[in-house]
Amino acid sequence: MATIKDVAKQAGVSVATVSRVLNSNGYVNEDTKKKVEEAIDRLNYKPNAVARSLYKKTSKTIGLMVPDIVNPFFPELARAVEDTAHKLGYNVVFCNTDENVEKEEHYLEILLQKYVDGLIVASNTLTAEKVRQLNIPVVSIDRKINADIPTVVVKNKSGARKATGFLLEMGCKRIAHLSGPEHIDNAMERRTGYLEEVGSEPWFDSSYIEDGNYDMKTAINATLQLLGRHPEIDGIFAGNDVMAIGAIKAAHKFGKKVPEDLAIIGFDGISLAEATTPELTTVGQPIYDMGTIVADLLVKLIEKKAVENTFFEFDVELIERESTRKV
Amino acid sequence: MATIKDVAKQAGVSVATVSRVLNSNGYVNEDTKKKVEEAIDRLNYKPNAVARSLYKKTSKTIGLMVPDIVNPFFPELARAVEDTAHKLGYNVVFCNTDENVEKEEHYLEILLQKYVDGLIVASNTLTAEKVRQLNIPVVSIDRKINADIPTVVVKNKSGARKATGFLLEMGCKRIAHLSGPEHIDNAMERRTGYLEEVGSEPWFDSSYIEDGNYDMKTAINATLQLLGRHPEIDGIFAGNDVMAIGAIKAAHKFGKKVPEDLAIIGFDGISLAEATTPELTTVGQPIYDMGTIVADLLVKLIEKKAVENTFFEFDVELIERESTRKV
DNA sequence: TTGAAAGCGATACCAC
DNA sequence: GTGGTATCGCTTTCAA
Repeated sequence: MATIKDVAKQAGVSVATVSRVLNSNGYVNEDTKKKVEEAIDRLNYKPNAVARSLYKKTSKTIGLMVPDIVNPFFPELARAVEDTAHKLGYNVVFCNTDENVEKEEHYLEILLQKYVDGLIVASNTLTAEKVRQLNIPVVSIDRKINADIPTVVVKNKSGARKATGFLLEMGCKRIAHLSGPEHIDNAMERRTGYLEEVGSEPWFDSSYIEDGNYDMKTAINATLQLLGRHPEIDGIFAGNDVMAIGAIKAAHKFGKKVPEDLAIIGFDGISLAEATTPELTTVGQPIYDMGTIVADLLVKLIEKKAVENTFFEFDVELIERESTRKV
Repeated sequence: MATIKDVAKQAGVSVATVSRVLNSNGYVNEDTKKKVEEAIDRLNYKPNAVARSLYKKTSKTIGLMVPDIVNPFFPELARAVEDTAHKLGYNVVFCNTDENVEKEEHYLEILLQKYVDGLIVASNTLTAEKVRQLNIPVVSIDRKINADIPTVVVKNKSGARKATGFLLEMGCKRIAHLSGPEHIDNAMERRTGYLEEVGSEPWFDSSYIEDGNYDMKTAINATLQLLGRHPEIDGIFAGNDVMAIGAIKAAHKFGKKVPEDLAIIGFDGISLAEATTPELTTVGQPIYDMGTIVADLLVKLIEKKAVENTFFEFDVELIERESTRKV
């Protein structure tokens, strides 16, 4: 590969001049500029990004840390992040943390050593203190870490109220909730939304809530428990779509028809939700838009551009499909 | 951040010595080693990976280029790749090419400038010639580019025969095929497998094949076409799971019960296939294993370690679930 | 408007 | 065993 020296030699100028035309900064005569550009073409010269990084202490790459890219929420997010990063001239290296602190810290260390310019994280193990120590911009997605850290989330509580309220409208009399893990803030917000909607109904008690761990297998069992305990349940609000799909499966096993006997609503709006039968009614997050916004925000922070806002709380939208019925 | 110079000063030695203990190569006295290590701890020194890259011309990062991470086949693959890369000390930067040549070439250029050590690609636009010019190891996944390029794929043809043969065993008399795009080799192999199984049946003609473009929406329409043309169809082999899910939906629309009236089988074994009702019978690829193998292979190639094999053709496995029935 | 030279932070060769 | 220093390829003062 040709280097800047080769180009300089070809063009009969110094490397400084080549650098100037490369970065179009500083004065350079039109003719010499032309000469340099010809040399660049002739040699098919591409500047070495690593050398550049070393000097500038930036790498034009950002890190994306998610618990698990296989979790259907994240591919779409990752896609949006990568799309806009690419558009803005950044590459993205992605990391699966499995919500494991050691793994996360290991990644952080490596990424810092590589001069990544910023980080997008979906994590509940990361603390504000650690983020500060990184000394690079960090944006949190899907979860709130701390008020000091720029964040992109959705209105989980009001979304949960929408979901539960919709079930009520549909005529459901006993609505159960499949909850996400207690250590994930958005799960707790969704649970709170559910409680605000039905927590003071005369029939309600906490045995209408079961932990489904945001995952399908657990949700199947949890739903079976729920249905065994309370056969009168006629509506389930699941804290995410994956659990809602589990609930549909469990309902079938249990001999309940969805939506006739049991209405089910999810949360997230992942594309999986359209693959089920019946198709899942859900509270949809604008996942792609959120990915676009985080990436945009992060790059602005990196490039020290003005940002009008460092906290984005997106509205969610009820998407009515087949798993809930009008009575 | 502390540099190697700071450490040298702290320890009262030269940077050369620090470098030696860092890389544990060359002779270094036990005591001075201890001194250096103490200095490293005290300063919380982490070597600068960029500087190292510049000198060594490698970056300990690999590129992963896929058409679209949102396509449910790829997250699991990406996960496997990232897992094993990480285990082996590499980061992975991921790129979505949308099967677009310009985008692909743009990525290649950038990645080269950043000294990525190797590439894993799922592409049908990349040519052997271009790969050669890159001058870094490249491994092809899911698609065959060229015999010279290390490749990890599955036995598409025999998998397709398994699928079609299974439908025959189940008692299907008229089996249609939803095919993937013509420019994707694995799609053509799967079609060939189907043809070998039923192409010479007296009833067969090419109107039993419809292009579903590996995508759900197209597959729904294609299935509707198929069913309209040939109401006698009682089995469908879809070239991938996403299309099979589309076929299930179309069947419902058309008023056919799956599997009673119509058996449907897919290909891939993505986790989506377990979310449907009925759950999808499919020909499963060992996606995670394939990802592990490609990453392993690529790293071996990068590190110029001996590889016994540069072509892996995995067996596929028929996973019988609910969308096909025993008559 | 251009060039020489000092970094950026490591590695590795060559002396001693 | 250890240190001095050229080198990796680029950017950016500082002079001319």
